[in-house]
Amino acid sequence: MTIKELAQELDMSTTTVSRVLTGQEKKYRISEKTAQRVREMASQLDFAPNLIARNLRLQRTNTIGLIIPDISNPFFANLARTVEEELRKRNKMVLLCDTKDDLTTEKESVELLLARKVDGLLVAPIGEKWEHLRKNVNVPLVLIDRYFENHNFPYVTTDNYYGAYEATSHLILKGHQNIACIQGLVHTSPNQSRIRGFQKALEDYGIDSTAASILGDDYSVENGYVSTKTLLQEEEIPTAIFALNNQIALGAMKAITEAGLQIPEDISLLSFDEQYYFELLSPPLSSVKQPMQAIGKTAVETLFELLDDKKATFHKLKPVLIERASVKNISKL
Amino acid sequence: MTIKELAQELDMSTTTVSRVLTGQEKKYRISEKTAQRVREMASQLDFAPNLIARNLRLQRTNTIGLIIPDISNPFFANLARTVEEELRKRNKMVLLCDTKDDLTTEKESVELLLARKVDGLLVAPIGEKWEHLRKNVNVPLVLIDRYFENHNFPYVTTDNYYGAYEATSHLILKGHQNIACIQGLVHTSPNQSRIRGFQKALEDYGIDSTAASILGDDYSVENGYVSTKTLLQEEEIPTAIFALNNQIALGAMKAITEAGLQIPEDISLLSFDEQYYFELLSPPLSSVKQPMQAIGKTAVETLFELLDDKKATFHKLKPVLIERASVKNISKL
DNA sequence: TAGTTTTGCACAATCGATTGTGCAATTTAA
DNA sequence: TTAAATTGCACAATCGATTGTGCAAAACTA
Repeated sequence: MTIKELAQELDMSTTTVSRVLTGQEKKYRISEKTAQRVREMASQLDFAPNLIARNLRLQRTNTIGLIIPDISNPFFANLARTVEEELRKRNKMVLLCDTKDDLTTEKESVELLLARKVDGLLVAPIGEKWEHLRKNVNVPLVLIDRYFENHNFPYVTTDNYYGAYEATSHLILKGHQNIACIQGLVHTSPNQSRIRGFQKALEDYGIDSTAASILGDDYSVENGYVSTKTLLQEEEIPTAIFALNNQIALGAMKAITEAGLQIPEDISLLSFDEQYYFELLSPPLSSVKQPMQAIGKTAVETLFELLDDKKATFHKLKPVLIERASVKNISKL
Repeated sequence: MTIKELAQELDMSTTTVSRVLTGQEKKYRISEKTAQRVREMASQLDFAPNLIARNLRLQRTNTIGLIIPDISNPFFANLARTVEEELRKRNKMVLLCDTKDDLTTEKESVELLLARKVDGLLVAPIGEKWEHLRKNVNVPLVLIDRYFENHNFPYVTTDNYYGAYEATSHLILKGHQNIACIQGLVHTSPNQSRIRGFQKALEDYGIDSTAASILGDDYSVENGYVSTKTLLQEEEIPTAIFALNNQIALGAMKAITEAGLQIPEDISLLSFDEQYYFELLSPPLSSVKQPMQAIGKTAVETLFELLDDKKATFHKLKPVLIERASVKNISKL
């Protein structure tokens, strides 16, 4: 059923039908009687305009591309949900791309989405390169979670520096001096900020930050597991581990448990990136909670500001430390 | 940059350019020399055809609509990931709709996706109604996870009956007679099949299935929590709880812990729907593991069979029981 | 009544690709 | 050398909407 057929059925021009159905009958002086007839027939015949044709004509698709590294990571799944919800409110849809933290896939995704003429892009980039996010990208783009230090892409992210600083301070105040940090993808901005926050806290409390072991290389459970195994084989085992995301924390937990050690009696564990089941783990896991909903919502809002030709904005949202039972107080006081 | 401009640059017709770029130069006898020139210029100018225009002309969008109830549920997040990956291999993209288990949103999503002329639909429906999945739906559709007993939509799902039967048998063999079951959305097929499997197992072992308490009404953590609270207030507390999905299980766990009870000493807990962190919970949670990857992959394969005009197929994939430490053996033997 | 304004709607171009068909130019066959 | 076959490419229609503009008919004004 096309608008043409509908018009024939009504014995009028497609022009008139189109104008009524797009709510422009006033503007083009279509009589109320005619408008009525059109609307009735349209709903009677279940007419829905072909959006492909409309998109071509209007040079606008009401579609946003969402590029994330891993939808099976609950952090991004939650983000995707909020984004979808916010966009739905604004009559836009989401084209989803999961890059698996692979740069080639990310580049390819950008190209595919642009060829499909999305109205805008929301990207949680791998982080190594940014050129492909600029070149030929003629639509608004907002970075989520990760951004680039030296390039002014608008972004929405957690204040990772702050979060890591708070988390590390917390550990230190509980008496920990030998703290290991297991990181995620090294070149991503959240990782770098968290590392800086970690180191700064150590320094501020007079601990030699260069001596602290920082290991690991991606955001996987596997990495948390392997890195922790390594740590546990060192001569001097750290008294606390700071895991830079939820999956690393789980891997760490598994390794510690397998080694027959107890958290927090033998070793403390603190995670960046809260999950709702953390309170049910053994022991309940302390963590830094990112404002996930706010990130998604703000990202969409920021994108819409750009779509409305407003100025780019930049957002670092504060995370919150949630104390549970995985950090032991070993201070001598 | 349009194909027309590219053609002007090359001083030839758009026809020729189009034919070369779509790999039809042989078919239309374009000389290799010309083809070369076209390809070079195209890559030099970073030309990418406008897919909206192509889609309109070809009546095909290489886009699949994925409708799921809750992307923040890791079950569906994992599913989404597999689906995206499989579709990417086949040069298709995913338009994502999260219905929040709301029927109106589901109906709306179907309409929006159809208006966008998706080539096919993958749907995990709410389950109450199915008419909107048939009416005006002129593209292949495959149901995932949930299906309709009395309507022959092709589907891919876990063998929920089998899984629940096995799980319940497991509990019974461990000596449990008073087993409570906390269900999800009552009218969804997985829920119904699981309930049937649960009841059949009870009967087969000579336990009065009508006496077993079945409570709860959706797949949320909240429901697991509230329902368990209710259970724990009964005169005779069940010796085991069978939670029909991962979120319900977490809620149950929380309620049990809060009540000061121990799993499995005071009460056993078994979950349908495995998650990778279950082994790290306190205690490690036994569960029925659904073949999530296989479901996603099979769903995409099934959809492509339909796209190739092959016959609809129906799949029930076997789940596996994973024994951990949340079920106590209380048999008197 | 004639001229002007307003009302109500349709014609045809346009968005950017793809493709059936036709027509020169070149090559081959006779 | 001429006719037939082949090669190489372009014209113009098409997909299904939206929209600037134009033109009758109706309503109003003088």
